Amino acid sequence: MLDSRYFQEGVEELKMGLRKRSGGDELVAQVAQLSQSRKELILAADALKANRNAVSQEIAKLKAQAKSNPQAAQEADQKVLAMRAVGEEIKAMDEKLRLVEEQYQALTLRIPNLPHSSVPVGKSSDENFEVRRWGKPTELSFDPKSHVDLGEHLKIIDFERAGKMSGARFALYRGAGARLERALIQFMLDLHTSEHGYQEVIPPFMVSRDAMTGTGQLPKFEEDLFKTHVADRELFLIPTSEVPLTNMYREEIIEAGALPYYLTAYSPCFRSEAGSYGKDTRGLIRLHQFQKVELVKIVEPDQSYEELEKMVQNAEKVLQLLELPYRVLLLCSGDMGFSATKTYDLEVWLPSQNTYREISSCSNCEDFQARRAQIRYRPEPQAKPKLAHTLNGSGLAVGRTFVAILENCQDQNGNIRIPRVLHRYLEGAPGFTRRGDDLYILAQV
RNA sequence: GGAGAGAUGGCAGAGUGGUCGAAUGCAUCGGUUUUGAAAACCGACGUAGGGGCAACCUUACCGGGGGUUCGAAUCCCUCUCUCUCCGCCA
Repeated sequence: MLDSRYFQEGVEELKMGLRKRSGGDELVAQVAQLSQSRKELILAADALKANRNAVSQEIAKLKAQAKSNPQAAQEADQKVLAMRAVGEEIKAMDEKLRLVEEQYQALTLRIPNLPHSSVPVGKSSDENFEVRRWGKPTELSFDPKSHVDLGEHLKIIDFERAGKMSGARFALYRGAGARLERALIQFMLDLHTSEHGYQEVIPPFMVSRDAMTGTGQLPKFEEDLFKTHVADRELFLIPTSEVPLTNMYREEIIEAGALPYYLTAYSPCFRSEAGSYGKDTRGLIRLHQFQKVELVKIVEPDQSYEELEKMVQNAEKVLQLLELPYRVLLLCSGDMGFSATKTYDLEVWLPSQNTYREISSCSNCEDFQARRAQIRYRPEPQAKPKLAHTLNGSGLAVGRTFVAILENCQDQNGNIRIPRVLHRYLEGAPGFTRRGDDLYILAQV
């Protein structure tokens, strides 16, 4: 949610900003008008209420005198009658106001964040800006296999059985595959907690509508989420642990000097992938459930862009240690997510696709989520609370990292060399190979 | 799953229909006093919306929502959460 001043004096500025994304002049005009009628209604209703409050006091006094003064009793009765009419008027006015506020809320919650001035203006991913590359695209002397072929060959991923119980877009990791996924999770969490200063969290994986609204997934993107009812209670499966991590501090005032907060969590992530039919239908790239290690920062406003750069570096470090080639993109205005003012994507090299694919997305949301979720801090001990800035980033998407390792570290026999940093999480095993018909083991490559 | 109790300002804790936005204590901040500190004393001390250049005025808020009433922290309905006891359970 944006500062309400945009809907009063900042209408032109707001339109300019939103045009960099996908437009929204009409929406802005509507909101500006609602903002105006809202003010007018408040003014009128408040005047009526002030009058009622004053007269009610008089009635109280008159009633106190009524025993000894019959005239006072009569006067009180008259005033009660008059106020009954005023009460009706107030009720009608409040109802009008309620409708206006409802619409106003509904619309403002659907307005995305404004791009930062450093963000290139563009319509689609074609206009993203490549900031840097690390490593060289892996060159293999043979025709690289896809992770799907490798995974099935090694019997470490089983799409068929996953489909049997859950349908398309689900995966089942087994044996060394499950072990590698777990090793990656642990490696990432260890790195971010011991080297980068993040606090590890295990959050709920289901959250309320309010929490989803706080980080901006709702109300606009409900169709992208899985919703459940537990004991008649509405809950959403998290599409990323950004949601619970950021909402940890909703409706809180963080004491002076406590920021910044760095949080990290591993979680499964659930996405309906509505509208993505036909894209990445095979493999681990696009699933209804995937694993991710998330990074979230809650910081003071003047720090947030600096903190974004650091967060990107924290995510990059994972790829560097895994020796996976990648590039960093600065997303253009049209390709950014709803809540972000600025986003960097990390893309890892995938030999079978001969291209870079997204493996992390790091965004500054400035005070957009903080305003929705009311996350505030005190700049100084006695000072008035201010909205904090929130950032989030993947550190990294675990399934896609798994894919990148299989594809970049394969040999011509379909064996996988395990990056050095993971050895300690895999009992020292340097690689995967297949032995026998139904087995997979950790072994020498 | 069953039975019961509760939710009031940063905290503790009064208040059961009318000058209650809310006593009192603690904490916090300013001041007086003191060589300094403590103590004592005096004063200040919520949030949000609207109006106004401003002083200031006004509205709303006693877990959330709804209702009764001229008037609700107080009465009624409902939801959520917390606690205690019993049962079940990883």
